[in-house]
Amino acid sequence: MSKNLKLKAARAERDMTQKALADAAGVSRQTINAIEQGEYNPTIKLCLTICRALGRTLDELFWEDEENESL
Amino acid sequence: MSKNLKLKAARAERDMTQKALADAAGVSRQTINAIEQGEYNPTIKLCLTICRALGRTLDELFWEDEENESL
DNA sequence: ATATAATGTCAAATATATATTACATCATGT
DNA sequence: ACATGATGTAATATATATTTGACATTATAT
Repeated sequence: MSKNLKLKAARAERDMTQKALADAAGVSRQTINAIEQGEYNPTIKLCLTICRALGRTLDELFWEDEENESL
Repeated sequence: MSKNLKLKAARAERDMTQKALADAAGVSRQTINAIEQGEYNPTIKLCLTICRALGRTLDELFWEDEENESL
């Protein structure tokens, strides 16, 4: 999986730390970090929660243009 | 979780059976059925694969307007 | 130089997404 | 009435998302 730099950027733009976003989304800091690092593949509900916490849409934060999918 | 009728409708619009979509997405028919029935919470990668198979975006098929999130 | 916050990462445990097999129901066609 | 395809659902098994706790690193500030 590839890194999610759009998420990292959106978080930076809101001046939120990984921990702050994790708290807002109700998950652990490691989960946010792992998503940004592309180490795993969040569920759609978590993506939706993250989008709302950052005021972004799914397409803005999680759409990928082909690249690497393997499930 | 609530049913995903947008997915069901998009599939119907393409005249694809659950099995056909499952094959296109590389998952089991039961997985597609469970997503449509709202029985679980797919990963973002699977959502992206489904979107591409149906020619839709994440926001079109998976955005939810508040309602029920519990993760 | 030292303290502190933020981040990256690892290992072990738990929760849950997904697969597989199987069966019941509903619709459509013959 | 029977066959067949599509769908809904259940049980068990496996893969993997997520948690927890801990430690190392990097940046920033004092």
